[in-house]
Amino acid sequence: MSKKELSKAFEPAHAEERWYDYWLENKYFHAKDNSDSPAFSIVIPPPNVTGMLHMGHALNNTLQDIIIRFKRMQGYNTLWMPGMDHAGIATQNVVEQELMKEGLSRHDLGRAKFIARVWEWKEKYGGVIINQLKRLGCSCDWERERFTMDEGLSKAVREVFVRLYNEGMIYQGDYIVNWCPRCHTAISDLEVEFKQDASFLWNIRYPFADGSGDIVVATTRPETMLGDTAVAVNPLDFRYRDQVGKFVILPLMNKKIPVIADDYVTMDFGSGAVKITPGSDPNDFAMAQRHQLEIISIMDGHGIINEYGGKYKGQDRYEARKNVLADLEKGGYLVSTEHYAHNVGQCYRCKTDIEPMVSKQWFIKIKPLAKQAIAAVVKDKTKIIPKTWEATYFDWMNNIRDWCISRQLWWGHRIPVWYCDDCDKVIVAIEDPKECPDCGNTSLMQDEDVLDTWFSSALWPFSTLGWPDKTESLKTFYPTSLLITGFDILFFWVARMMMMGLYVMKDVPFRHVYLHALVRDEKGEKMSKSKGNIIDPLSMIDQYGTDAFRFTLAAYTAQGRDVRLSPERIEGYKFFVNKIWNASKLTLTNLADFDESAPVNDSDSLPDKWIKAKLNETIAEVTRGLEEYHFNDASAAIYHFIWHEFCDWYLELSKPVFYGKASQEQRQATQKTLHEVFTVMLQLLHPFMPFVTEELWQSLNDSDERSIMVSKFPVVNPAWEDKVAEKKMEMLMTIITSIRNIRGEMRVPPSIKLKVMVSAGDDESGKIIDDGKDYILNLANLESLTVEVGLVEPKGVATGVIGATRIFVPLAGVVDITGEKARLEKELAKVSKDLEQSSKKLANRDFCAKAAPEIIQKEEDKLKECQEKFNTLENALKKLKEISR
RNA sequence: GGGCGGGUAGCUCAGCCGGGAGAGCGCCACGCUUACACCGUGGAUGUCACAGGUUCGAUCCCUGUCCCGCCUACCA
Repeated sequence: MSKKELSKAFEPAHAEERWYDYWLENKYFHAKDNSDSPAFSIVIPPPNVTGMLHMGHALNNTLQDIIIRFKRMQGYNTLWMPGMDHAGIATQNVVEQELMKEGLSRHDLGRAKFIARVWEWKEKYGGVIINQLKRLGCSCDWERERFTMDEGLSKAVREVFVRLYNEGMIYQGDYIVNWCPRCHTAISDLEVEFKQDASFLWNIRYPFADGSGDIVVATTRPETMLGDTAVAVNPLDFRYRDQVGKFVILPLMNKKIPVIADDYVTMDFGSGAVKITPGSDPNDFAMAQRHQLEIISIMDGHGIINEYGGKYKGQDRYEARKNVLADLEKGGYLVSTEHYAHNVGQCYRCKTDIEPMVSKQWFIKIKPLAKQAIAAVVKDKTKIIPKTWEATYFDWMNNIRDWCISRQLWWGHRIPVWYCDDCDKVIVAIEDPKECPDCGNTSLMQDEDVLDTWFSSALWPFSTLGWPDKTESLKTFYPTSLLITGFDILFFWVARMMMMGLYVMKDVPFRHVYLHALVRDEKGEKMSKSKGNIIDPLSMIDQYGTDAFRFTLAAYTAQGRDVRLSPERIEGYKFFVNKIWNASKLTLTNLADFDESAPVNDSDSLPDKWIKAKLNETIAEVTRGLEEYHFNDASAAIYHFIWHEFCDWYLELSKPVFYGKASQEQRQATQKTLHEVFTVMLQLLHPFMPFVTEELWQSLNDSDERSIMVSKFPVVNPAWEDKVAEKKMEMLMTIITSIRNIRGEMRVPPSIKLKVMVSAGDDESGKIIDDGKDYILNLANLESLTVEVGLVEPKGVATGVIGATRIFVPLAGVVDITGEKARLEKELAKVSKDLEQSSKKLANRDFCAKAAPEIIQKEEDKLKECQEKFNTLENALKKLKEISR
């Protein structure tokens, strides 16, 4: 059996395409509806159909793929359910902009034609991101790909709407909502972003109707005064006690409005009196309901003053502000203008200032749903990781307000409500009704509005599995095992899935929720187009390869921390891929004549036993890291093993076996170890670096080994545990390092091979060192090594101390002794510091009386060791001085 | 206003249950030794934000202060 020879360097682009196609052809991503294996499922956070892969997606999907590949290798029947979101406002905007170039608006086309146009757009340009996810290596079950607007999911949406409606959980009414004058639709509270704005606070005088003076109110939005229907003061405010119940004249509108008392009003803000505009402010609206005030909307959907705004009719809201202020000033009503910073709500999508407006909308009564969703997390039916997010989740759920689900858009799930033209009957139905069930009239009008995109997203964990049909998929994969998403959509999406899952399926949508942080640039700033600090994932993949890119993301994903990314960091992990590649070249060369099927005894060589023990620890660490979503720990463990144990030591230690005079038997035994360790190493790495590991796996193995991705994930092998080998190896390694240190510090050129003497503390360690003589000779570049127990220090040597072991390097003819003197003095200084600390501690009576016995013992051992080391070094230094004199 | 997270080596960060401060990158020195210069070997580097407290002992626990992020909120 011959292994393939590897090219000089790994070629990511080539391997990525080749192996991804191979996996697809073999349907390795496909999950079975029926299987004897336990199920493990994740639904993808559906990207917008208009979306392009950005760093957030890259991180999110890399983490999902790591877990999915890990679980798949562990033998689970693994489903990663992919799909996309129809993104109501975003998609409608895109298509409207396209129309605009043709000089058309959606109204020119009409609703049906416009929607057809959106679908056309979707077929042509939508879903670019799906192919980008494939370049990331995502092992989604693409055969199951879903779209929130497809037939099945639309059916689910209707079903849930009707159910909620019939159970009294959905209602319609005139309420004040967040209105975007540009998108021309209501949006939910969550979709409003508050931005601080340096503006003004204007103080305006409202005269009493009876001519008895006036009352001053403050406002940041003077134009809304046109719709004022009251002035409010706090009931406890003695200054205004007599004024409550009186009327003031609303300036410019010349209208009588009452002074009312409500404890919402803060007494010590401004004058303690506030103007009330129920049509333009949510708080004022609430107050109007408490006091049965008149509610006047002075603006239309575009933010233009309407007929209720008197002579300002037709003016846009900002223009009206200017004019109102000018007129107030002219009329002597403007008392003062102060600089004032306050928060202005903006539309998350287009950044237009939100206009709170009263309109007829659909709402979900959310409290009962939230109650269940809270309970599920309290009872640990769903675990939120990291746990700190639970508090945020609870806080939001406890203070939740009814969800406005209607949107005045065309692209989306149209609300399944019809109105009879004749009898005004309201029909709410899953199937489009043909006639009015009351009067039989066939002229029915469907509600014009569509549902919030998040409504359909909230059903994603079960709608994608076929609900409302009772499918096998649903039975097998719901509740899903895990959701991985960014914390920024905890409320938007996670919370709503929790509520809907519990309401519809009577069970949580997922067992675990892992929330990851944001990807920022290396300075910690949020990436944005305007800042120009965007790092494009695809260009990173092109430059450094998918494997390096993915590994970087995993390595920087520590819980509760943002990921700070820069191309240099990705490059660093490209070097790691290169290191793996080169180590593999050597490995494959050394295995060229290895026959896996031939019976070979396990190697009893120290390095072989040691590397297997270390590998065992690495298996445990990687597994634990992934199981607990400590991606940084898992990736660090495999990185450290490969580079600093396998490459730095094991490959070097085993070179003599392959190049030297080892017996055929030893050679084969070492090959067996090398093959095993290398295989397991690739498997551990595979979830992080799918492509290079597959390439190497295929080069290593016989053709009947189908793919690393369906191989069994390594488990700790008790037979590999070997504390003794670890101890012994550690001893040899410190001796080698110590000699190298002397070489390095003394500037001994590599061409000079040293003769070294070692004094062992006792027979046992003497034997270990003597057994490991060849390793030391090779790795420390020595000509000879003599080992004796209790050797007396010779003259003219450099000295190294490791516990009871002394290392003597004769300096004659190699270097002068001044260097060694300096080196010893440095060492001595270090030891004395430790020595002082330690003896001080032990001299402390309280310490000896109160500290744990094992701690005291440890401290005593340390003191003794330091003492000995100190003596040895001091002695060595004295001898050197004698010579140099 | 409320809440959360963070301030540890030049940079980015790890340090679980208190008991001698770590990694990666960067830096310095030497080296093209037959896998790898995308490398090897060695080295340097810290008032663990500040001030108190608890303790025999604090980077870790408690209190306060100062910075920096983020989330959330109806003070006009």
